[in-house]
Amino acid sequence: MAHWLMKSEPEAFSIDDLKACPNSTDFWDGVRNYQARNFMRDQMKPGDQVFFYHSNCKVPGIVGVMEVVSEPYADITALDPDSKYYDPKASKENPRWFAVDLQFKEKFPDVISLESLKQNEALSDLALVRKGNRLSVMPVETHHWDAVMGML
DNA sequence: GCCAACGTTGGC
DNA sequence: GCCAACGTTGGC
Repeated sequence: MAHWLMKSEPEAFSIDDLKACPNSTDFWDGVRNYQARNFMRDQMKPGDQVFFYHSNCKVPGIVGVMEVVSEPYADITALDPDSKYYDPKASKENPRWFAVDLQFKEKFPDVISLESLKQNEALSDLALVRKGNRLSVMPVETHHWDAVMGML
């Protein structure tokens, strides 16, 4: 079982939005970065645990946990001309982009802020806290996961 | 809203 | 295949 971190702007889709979905489950679409896609497509498996990270907001940070509940599958929003995620280079035969279903598991009582994550020595080599990192889907080592959970 | 960092595109 | 131009991310 692997661990991940996935970012979303809470104004677009927050952890509360996920929790409010039917069965607290929704598909995570709109990933349009190859490195992030490769992680999803090639390595994500049902049962994997995922940190939900709120980006581009007042207090950016990790706000809770969700779980992968599907195999990766083609992101159909890439094929929809009306979607903001439309990609003319994607096709049914070659979907190019992938999505996965995620189920809400837990919302932390307080956000674990980016600031506090940066101050934690144990997380100094976590990709998230490294300068200029823009990956929206990234793997999290188990010892990093445990260190974050220890900050609750 | 600014802007640094980074990814992608496309001309050559 | 290089790299300048452009677009996006995301902290601040």
